[in-house]
Amino acid sequence: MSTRKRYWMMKSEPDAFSIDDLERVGTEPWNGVRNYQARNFMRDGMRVGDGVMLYHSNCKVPGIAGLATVASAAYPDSTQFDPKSHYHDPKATPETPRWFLVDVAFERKLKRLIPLEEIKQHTDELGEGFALTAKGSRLSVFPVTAAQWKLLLSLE
DNA sequence: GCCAACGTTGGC
DNA sequence: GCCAACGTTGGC
Repeated sequence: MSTRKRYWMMKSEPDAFSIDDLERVGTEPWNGVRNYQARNFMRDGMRVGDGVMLYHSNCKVPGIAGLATVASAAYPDSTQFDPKSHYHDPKATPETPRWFLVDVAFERKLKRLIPLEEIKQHTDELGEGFALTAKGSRLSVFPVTAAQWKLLLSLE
């Protein structure tokens, strides 16, 4: 398997957890993801050192806010076992965990937020399958190709 | 705050 | 295994 670094997009609502929060804490277990496709990308696709773009969703100006790196291999999300947690999953047990996460480490804020509105102007280059701009897509963790990464960063 | 699009659940 | 009902996401 290739050892080349992979790239990812991860969404977060800035009211809940923003790039500034990530800068403050340095490294964060990316808990609370409860979508199988997103889980699979974290569990099966991510490796330490991979590049991450942090996207601010469900806010006044949605867009890409900063860069981070994958800082751990995937491991079970402990909030699934906690009955008091909003993310509790009664069907998950430590013996058979259902949800996995990775640690995400702050790298830098972008010089400016790249608004979704601008990203949409490059749909042709990004491709119709790009999850950020694909109609109806709500996926919160998904891969970004090297070419997409380069293009998006050129908008900074 | 609205609502379209989507994923999950559970009765049958 | 179908599918209606429900809950969530997230742009606008």
